[in-house]
Amino acid sequence: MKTGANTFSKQERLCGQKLIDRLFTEGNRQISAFPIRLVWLLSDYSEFEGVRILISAPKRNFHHAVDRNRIKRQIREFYRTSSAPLKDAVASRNKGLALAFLFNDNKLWDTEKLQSRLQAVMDRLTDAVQEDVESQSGKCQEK
RNA sequence: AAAGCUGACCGGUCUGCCGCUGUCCCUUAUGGGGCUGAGGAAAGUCCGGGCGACACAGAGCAUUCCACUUCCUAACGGGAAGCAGUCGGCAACGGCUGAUAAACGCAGAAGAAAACAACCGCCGCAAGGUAAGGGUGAGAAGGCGGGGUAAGAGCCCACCAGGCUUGUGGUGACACAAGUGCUGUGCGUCUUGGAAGUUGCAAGUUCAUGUAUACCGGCGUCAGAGGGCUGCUCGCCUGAGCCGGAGGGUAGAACGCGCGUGGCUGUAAGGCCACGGAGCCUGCCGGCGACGACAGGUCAAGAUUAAUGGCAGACAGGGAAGGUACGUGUACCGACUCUACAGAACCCGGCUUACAGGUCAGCUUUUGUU
RNA sequence: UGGGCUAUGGUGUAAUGGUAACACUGCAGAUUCUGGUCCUGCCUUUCCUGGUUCGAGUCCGGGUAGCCCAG
Repeated sequence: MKTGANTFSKQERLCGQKLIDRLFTEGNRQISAFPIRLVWLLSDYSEFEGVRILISAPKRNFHHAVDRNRIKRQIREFYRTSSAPLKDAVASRNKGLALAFLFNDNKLWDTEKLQSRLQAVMDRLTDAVQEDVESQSGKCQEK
């Protein structure tokens, strides 16, 4: 991995209505820390590689496109700079991860405050991914 | 100088590191480099047009929209310059309204009465005459004064407001002059002139994947269901399926989608040849063919879970407590603080709304100096 | 992105341009030994803002908020 630690390309975005529907119906595991809520879904490596994310800012709370873009950019910038541990955790276990960032407040946040909250959520998610994989492998061994 | 009015315009710049969209190149399981990348409103979606798809024999009726004049425009409910009225402002100027005095309908409460009139009153012996008075209202027989009269009335006269006729000026809305007793207010209907097929790029075209019209109900196959023309009626066209319930599949990709065309400015505008060429005709070969002049500069994003960013620093432009200098209202310095509204999604022309701050031009009022 | 609709007491709905109405809820009072029923009263800048009109909930501009539809 060269400069890939801080990239965010088309490959890492979650698209396609099928996949998004699956994420919100099957993958109802949530981690939330106001104002951010995560919805995520682990799947087999064959379906898609690595981590794919989607960022949502509700039109109900932000009527202007400028504000919605601002939130998306804040989150995206955070993910770009500090998602390496998560990616390693997922990639090392041959899984794919679909992930949705939902912004849930009705006013804009400062970048610093938002980043600290995001960091907390990401740490919890990384731990959860590791535990999940280990428990599943344990089940396999039992069988 | 201060306050204001009108019109036009700008609305940050640079550096470093990391990153994104599109595209090209080099390497090629990867990566590197070049170029490129939001607005005056991209917004609201309030109008108009292009473009696409579907539809389009015709007649009558209805519906909706527009409405002072002239010009601009592809078109518009847009713009420019005017006309009349009205409101705001000392003024510069700005806002709003504007086809139709025939005919018909309506006008709550208040008020005698909302218009052929009636009632009280006034005059008169009476028959009857009478819109001067009735103070309510947005509106009361055009207003006000004089004459006149039994009392009154455009019944008559002067002035004023409006209408009509004639003349003059203006492309025209109108203006001015003369004549004419023609005259209540508001809204609507009606009338006059003009316009309107439907739907919108999630339009639409192509490809890929995949599936079942299983089942139930209703109507119908020339005495004709259903569909289309259009909102309705007629009429015309089409002619075996159609409608409702309930179900099955897909929801991916490409084109549409943006450097060769369009408009702008200037010059020239006569012919011939060559080339390009929307479209039309045809079974094919092929034929016809509007239009296209030159130069200059301008414009140039094309995503599709949706790019145009993040961090740091410097500069620039305001505002400013306060400080320094001297001729006491000017220079210089200045901690601190501010830098808006807002993000393309098929493309244009307007309108409307949001907007820190700034620039230029013209004009108005007040004050001061010469 | 494009297209469409709505806004009236706390809630659900009415109202031809002419006094904002009805039902339920809530609150206060009255009745009762107490509570319920019953009775009386109260709670509205008709989403905001300009215009037309003598007079707008209604008609016409502009804005705000909410909702719906689509290949």
